[in-house]
Amino acid sequence: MEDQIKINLNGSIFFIKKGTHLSEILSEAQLSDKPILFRSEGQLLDLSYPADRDLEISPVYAGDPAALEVLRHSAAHLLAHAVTDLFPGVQVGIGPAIENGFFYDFLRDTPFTPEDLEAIEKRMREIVSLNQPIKRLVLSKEEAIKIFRERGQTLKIELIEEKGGDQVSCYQQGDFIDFCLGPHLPSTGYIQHFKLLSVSGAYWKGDERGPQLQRIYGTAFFSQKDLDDYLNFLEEAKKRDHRRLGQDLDLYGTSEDLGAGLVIWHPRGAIIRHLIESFWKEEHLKDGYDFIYSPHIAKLDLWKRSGHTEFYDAMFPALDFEGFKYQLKPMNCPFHIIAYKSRQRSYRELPLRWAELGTVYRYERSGVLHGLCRVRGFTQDDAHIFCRGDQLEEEIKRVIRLAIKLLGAFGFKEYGVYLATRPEKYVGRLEDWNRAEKALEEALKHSGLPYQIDEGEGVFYGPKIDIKIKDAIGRLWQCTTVQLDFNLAERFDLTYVGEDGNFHRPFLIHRALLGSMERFFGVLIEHYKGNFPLWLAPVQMIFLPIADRHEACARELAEKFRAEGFRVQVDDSREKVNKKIREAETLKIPLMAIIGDKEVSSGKLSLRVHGQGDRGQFEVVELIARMKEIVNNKSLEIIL
RNA sequence: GCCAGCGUAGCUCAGCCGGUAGAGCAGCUGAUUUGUAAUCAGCGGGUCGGGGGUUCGAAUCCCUUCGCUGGCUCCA
Repeated sequence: MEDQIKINLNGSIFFIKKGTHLSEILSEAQLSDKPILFRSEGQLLDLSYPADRDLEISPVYAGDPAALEVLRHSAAHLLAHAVTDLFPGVQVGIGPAIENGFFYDFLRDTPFTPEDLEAIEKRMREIVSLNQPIKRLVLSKEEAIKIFRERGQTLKIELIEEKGGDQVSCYQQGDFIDFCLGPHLPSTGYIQHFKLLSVSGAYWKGDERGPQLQRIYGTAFFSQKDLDDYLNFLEEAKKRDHRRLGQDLDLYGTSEDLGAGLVIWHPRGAIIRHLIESFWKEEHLKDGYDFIYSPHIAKLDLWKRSGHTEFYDAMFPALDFEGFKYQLKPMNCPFHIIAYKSRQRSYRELPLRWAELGTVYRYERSGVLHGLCRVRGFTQDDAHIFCRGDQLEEEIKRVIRLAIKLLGAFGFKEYGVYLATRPEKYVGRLEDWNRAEKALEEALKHSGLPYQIDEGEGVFYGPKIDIKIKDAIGRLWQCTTVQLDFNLAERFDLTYVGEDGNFHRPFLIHRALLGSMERFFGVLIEHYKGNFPLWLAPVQMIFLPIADRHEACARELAEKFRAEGFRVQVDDSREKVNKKIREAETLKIPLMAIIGDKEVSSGKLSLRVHGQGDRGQFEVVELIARMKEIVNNKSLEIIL
């Protein structure tokens, strides 16, 4: 019985011969459906996993989220299989499952074209229809290297030599073999619902000095419906694209004449920014902040002292005049620090909370620029908090509370929260790090938000909390960041006089809640799909006179609403009312008032609500009251 | 910065195996005075991103530069 392995499948015991596949038990096991994988001690195993020891296993079916990753990984192999079939001589790199699908990297002289992608996808489907078994092979390192040498796959050999132990696992389907940990689906026939999406460049092992590979992206699901849903999601995301809507709604613009990554806020976008900033300022004042204004340039020496010239690689080149070098600011911190140091500080005046909508300039590499999300000139909703150690936790709690309050007002209710702790290379005292990390974590616990700890992922100068917001279609966007900074406190020798009459080093918290006005605006556009809530809508209400004779009445009414503080317009173009409605709907103006004979004589309004159609007649006074309520509550919907 | 792709009227796009630019919308003018998503007609508008080259001739081919897009890398 020595070569018998005991398999415990959900309590049922089976004995199989050592080295045979786990799937051997399936013929005897009474399972309602055939599993695609097994799970043992949290690890997924192939059906063809050779029984090498006694195991407790449970079946894994298609609905399992972990199985989806395996499906995609197998789909990546399928892709590489098809590519090596169609393009002999291509070197394969790596091909993992990723968040929304999978990719595979290839080394090939000529780039893949869209037609190539179609052909590859076709070949993939052929391989699927062959339903080739996907076999796990355990080989000696030498054997494996020999196999890949015969196939001319030198990148694979490099990987095996780097990662493989004495024994390496490979997976084979048909005549395609890949070095891979697995696990994989039982056969290619399981990969039914997939699609190749795009090609792009990628560096071998992510090193930009290394060879440039071609990466093919695709996605795969267990059902056609899931695949369709995902493709629809991509379509929906495209419709919400802030670059598209920014153009259509005339919110902002860019121009070759300005340069890459520089944005002009057009009036319709600028009014939204103004409203956001006013709200932001109000809430900061309520939360005990003071405001700061600082210039856009400062002597280069300031940035030398702060360490930015040394550590920060996104600075614009310095300007040179009157015998000094000046630097366009990439950050606001040094200015706030200079203000702090303008006189001696006492423990009594801490904490100091200084906020600034500070515009900074960063020389981002041209390839990373993206709409409003990644630009070269942007305004951070910045603040620096100088506090004592005993105030740290309370201050961080306040910051998180304020962040959630602000973000919540825009309708963001779900967050991804991350605490990044001390990395290997760091500055500052260990005890300060520990104290700060504890304060950050305590504040998170207190907030009740679920969070995740990114061990060792903090910046060299301090631990931090990042908060990402989930938008209307479930995407996460980085906004809030709360960072301790031991570097600047040290470099600028920040002090306060304590109760004991001695100098002490204050803690410096650097934080931005919305992140930057530009990125946040981009996220908002996509979150709302351009349908800004009434309090933010550039034009809240438009009056649409039916004929010339109704224009005077429309103007008079518009004036009434304007006097009440609403942003209103009159469409006096010589168009039919249908056309005017269409225009207003296209511009996503929340409220439309149609003014014709009936309204002129009754003094009432015929109201149409964007996305809701005709809502009938309203008394002016009542409507104004209701609109004020909606604006004051920052309601996302217009419910009349 | 790197790989790939793109850049034609204000906008969306057609034209691109070389023969010297077109549509819809927008704009302007006129007619129409109209009740909940496009009234009709006419007109104007482009050094085809910029520069250079090949050619008798370039929007079309080549080089270069700027900008944009998808990624890599990085990040608010």
